[in-house]
Amino acid sequence: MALKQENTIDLPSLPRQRLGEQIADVLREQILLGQLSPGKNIPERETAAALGVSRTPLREGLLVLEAEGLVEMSPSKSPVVANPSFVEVNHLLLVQSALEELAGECACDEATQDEIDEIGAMHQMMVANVQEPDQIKFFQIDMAFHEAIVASTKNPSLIKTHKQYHSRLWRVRFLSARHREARDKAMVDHGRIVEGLRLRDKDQVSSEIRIHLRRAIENIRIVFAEEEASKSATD
Amino acid sequence: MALKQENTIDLPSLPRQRLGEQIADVLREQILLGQLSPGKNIPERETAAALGVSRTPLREGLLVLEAEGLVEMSPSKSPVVANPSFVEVNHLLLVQSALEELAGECACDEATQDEIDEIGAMHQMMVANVQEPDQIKFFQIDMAFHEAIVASTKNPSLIKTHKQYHSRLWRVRFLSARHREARDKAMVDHGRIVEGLRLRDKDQVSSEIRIHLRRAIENIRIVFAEEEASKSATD
DNA sequence: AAACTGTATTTGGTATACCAAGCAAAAATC
DNA sequence: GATTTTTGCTTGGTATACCAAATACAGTTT
Repeated sequence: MALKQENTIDLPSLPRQRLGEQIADVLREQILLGQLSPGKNIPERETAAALGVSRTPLREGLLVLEAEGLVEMSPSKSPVVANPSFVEVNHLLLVQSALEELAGECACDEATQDEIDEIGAMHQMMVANVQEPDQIKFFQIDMAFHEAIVASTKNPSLIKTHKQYHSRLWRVRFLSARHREARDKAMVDHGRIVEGLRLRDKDQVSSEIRIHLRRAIENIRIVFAEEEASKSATD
Repeated sequence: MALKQENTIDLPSLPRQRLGEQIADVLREQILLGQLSPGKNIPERETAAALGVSRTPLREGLLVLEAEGLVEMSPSKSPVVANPSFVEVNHLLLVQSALEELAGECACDEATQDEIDEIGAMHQMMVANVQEPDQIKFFQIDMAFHEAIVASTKNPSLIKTHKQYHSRLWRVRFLSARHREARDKAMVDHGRIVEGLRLRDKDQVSSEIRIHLRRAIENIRIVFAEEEASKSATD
């Protein structure tokens, strides 16, 4: 495990991040990438050993992830990767939508022209990749698009809270992004959002973002329905 | 310190909450009540000894509060109670407003009639106490009013996130609630919000909440200006 | 054969001991 | 006398050792 970064000669004392934070980052990435699948146990001793750290900082990392809602901990039970139900995801997406609507409005005031151009460029890149079989790439740009809008508000609290919801929704949104139809509709939504940003029209941006995320809820409903169907098929 | 609860004979094994959580609750309350004032250091060893616990769970509690934004921790420095600037508070309130606007909309769908009546009763109680010299009581009902609206949505994520922003804004909102004029205006806003809830009119509720919280920002601007003035007067 | 109980193992929770880095104060040198 | 360096004390960060509770398995008893 390469958590302990080498101190280079040039930077004898680098601004050490807490080990627990680094661990949280590693585990978060593994969860988002699905290497740690929802419902899976994360035994403390075993995981700590695998990462080459002791239980204390591992625990700190797990607590961070618990606060983010990615991991659930209960007494005398191994921490477990969260596996939200549809209604939970629905709740999360409603909040996410409210956050992004606010972000869209603030962006109209706060975003620089460069930032808006950058967001527009992301949109163009997605359009170019909409029929790309490599879904991961498409999806990552999609997420970056939303993040960029939020980042342009320069509101640290909003950015942080949005990021947390982003993490919790990552997997399910990834699953729903596999549907071609959903991607096509998303492109239309994104186009309108970019247009609104260019015009710095708060109402348009915010209402289009709402439409976009409400649509995402419907896509996710389908994903859950499919999963349910395939589950009962194997019974 | 009474953190270790006595096991009664009737309840030999009660559902123990993590010690760190309890510590976070204690410290949070002390911070909100101002017993731990903003900017104050919270040395780990000393505080742990004062609470009669060891550093590990105290640290866990501090990490919770750090995640909530109530405490700031940096390497080789004592944790310190957060002391947000006006622009930070402004950022926080914008998010809080978006969350409560969403809550208002959802409440129109999800709140039971009883819950709306209860919220209306809180409002009446505030109106009755608006000229009460005991500001603490008035303020607590004010906070409970907003919490009740959010709670009626039955959206756990929304409730949790809102609560965190609530904590971070507690002190400054308490300070701004001291102004009589602000309280009068708040009563008018609240009345319209309750009216909207009774009609289950999403647009009215959400827009009135927005007006109410945007007004709060202005009140807080005044508080910061006064503080700044009194500070330069003592120079 | 089934059910219940007891024991052993595994889990997370907590305390403590150790380590490294930072800051401040004091002493020494220029 | 002022400045710089060194040392020690205080801080948080990490590892480890210990404890209590829960669970699973096995043995015994009905």
